[in-house]
Amino acid sequence: MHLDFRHLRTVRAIHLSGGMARAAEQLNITQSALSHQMKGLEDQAGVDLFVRRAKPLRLSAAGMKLLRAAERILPELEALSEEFRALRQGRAGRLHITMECHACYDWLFPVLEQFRRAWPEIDVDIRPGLAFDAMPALMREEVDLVISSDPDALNEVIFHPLFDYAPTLVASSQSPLAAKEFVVAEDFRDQVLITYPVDRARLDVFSTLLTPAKVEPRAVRQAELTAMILMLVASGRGVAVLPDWVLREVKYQPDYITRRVTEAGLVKRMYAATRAEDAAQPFMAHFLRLARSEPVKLQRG
Amino acid sequence: MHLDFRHLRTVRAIHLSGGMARAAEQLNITQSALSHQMKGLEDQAGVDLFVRRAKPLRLSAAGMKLLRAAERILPELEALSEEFRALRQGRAGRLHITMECHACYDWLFPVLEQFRRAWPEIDVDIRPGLAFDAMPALMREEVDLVISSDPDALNEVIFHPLFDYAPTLVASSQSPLAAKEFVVAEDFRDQVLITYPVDRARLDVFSTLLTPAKVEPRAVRQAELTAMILMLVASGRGVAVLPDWVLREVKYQPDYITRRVTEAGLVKRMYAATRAEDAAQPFMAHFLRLARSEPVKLQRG
DNA sequence: ACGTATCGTGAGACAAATTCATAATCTTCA
DNA sequence: TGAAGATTATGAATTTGTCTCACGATACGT
Repeated sequence: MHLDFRHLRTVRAIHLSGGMARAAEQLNITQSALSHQMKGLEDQAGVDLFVRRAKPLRLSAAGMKLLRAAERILPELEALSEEFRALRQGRAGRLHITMECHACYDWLFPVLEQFRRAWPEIDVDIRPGLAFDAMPALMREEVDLVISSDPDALNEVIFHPLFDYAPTLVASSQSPLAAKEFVVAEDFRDQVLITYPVDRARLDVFSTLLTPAKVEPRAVRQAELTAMILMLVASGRGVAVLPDWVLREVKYQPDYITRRVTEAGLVKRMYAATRAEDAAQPFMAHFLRLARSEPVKLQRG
Repeated sequence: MHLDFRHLRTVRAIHLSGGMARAAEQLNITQSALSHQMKGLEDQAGVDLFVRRAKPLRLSAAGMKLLRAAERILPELEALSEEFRALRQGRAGRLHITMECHACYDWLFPVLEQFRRAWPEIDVDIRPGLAFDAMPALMREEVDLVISSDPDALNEVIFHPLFDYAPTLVASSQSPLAAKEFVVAEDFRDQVLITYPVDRARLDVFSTLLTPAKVEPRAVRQAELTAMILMLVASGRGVAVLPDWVLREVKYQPDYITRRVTEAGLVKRMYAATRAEDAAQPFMAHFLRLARSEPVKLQRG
């Protein structure tokens, strides 16, 4: 059936204005056009849409069905139109985030909570499972923002610095490492190291410390959640190196000790990568502002 | 926005088939056409619907919104299409009924109950408030069937005879009329007559008996429901003349007496009027068949 | 890097929608 | 009832829009 939105609008207008001539005027079109239009549809559909016995024509039974359809469909269309308007104005948009950094959930959720209040029409989501190849996904617009601590000099992608953090050792207060002021790579050789279940290249301990020093821990054990890692650490099953912001509470608990890594202390910088074209979007700027300030508050405790 | 169902179909096809070329093939159209089509829509709407970085192009955020709209709208359209098909095949249709005869609800409801089971796609309804001018309403397709007992030799309208009935006097068994074998016009002169609240011309007692005989009852009192009329009659507040089918149960109750009107007994014929064009419709024929047989069963008790 | 698959673009062919002018109806009001 | 006014239908011409064809541009895979 060769139905068209135009037909729906026409039927609605005829119903509302009570007649074809009036409907034509309302739609800024000739009455003749409407006559042709509806005649064509009736021929196509093989049903009479109007009762033409009376002079201001009225909808027939079939016409009423068409009207009902129009009344369901046209609002959908107007809603879509409004959504597009919001998109054009930058009010609406999409912010799908993926992270190479596992511990970032800790500060990301509070940031997103604030963000949603300010930008209710932005479709916010965290996409798991893309961490292995986040940059291509960003380029393909599968995601819109990547949180990562190793910037890649990539074209068409901007790395926005967010904040600095210190990968910090956390161990049981019973651990022999408690005696040291700071730890170095060699200290891990006889330790069980607990990490997030991701590739070593994405873990600060390995990328900045153990791999360059060619040190292999006694064992590596993986846990999904930060809370779980800390529990394992507290019970002396191993040690972990975590960003300082997740250790803000742990610092003051007697079960744990925290020590900087290397004498100078490791310092890494967290980045948010976006496509260059998106960087100017107001909502994106707002998100970046929040992502710069909120984690720092966490670090300070 | 110059959106069209075609666009919705295209977007859906592109999503499902994963690419424009495949979608084109699926829609039996050139890939070029789709390219033009979507480009035109993007220009119109002012938003990017696709991510063209990758080669089999994918829907962008805005494109996804469009897809969601398509997934809501297109089924509506297909449903409408199916409704029209049913209409063409005569499976679906409308049977809006109006009655000049008030007591007809008694047999009409059972008839409609049977009818609905046989023709679930027919939009059945009883339209009250049109009784005063039922024939014009029929011609204007405001209703599709009129139940009436005085046929009008009208063009384009067919009066289908349904059944004969006898307008019958019902009175309290205490009434002096109980002594008579039948009643005549003069008997009403000192009676309170209880009728349905409609014009006298539509009441059998008046049209066939009292008005020709120029007899005016002592009083006329109106009641909406048959049950109410019978209650008033039982309590001796008046007498009524009702079709025989509503008196089937009353006949055997000791509170009431029923008497034929005039020595010969009044006999009237009930008709169903339809537009000539509708008379051939299968569902209409079925309704008429039911309306001929069911009331007779009621009359027999 | 090269071939292949996929998409974009412009011109022309074709189809469809709209307008204009006018005829055919129906309504209304005197 | 008859004439005036309103409403809808129709046909031809015009405008608008859509599709195809041919070709160029771009990304993907081996």
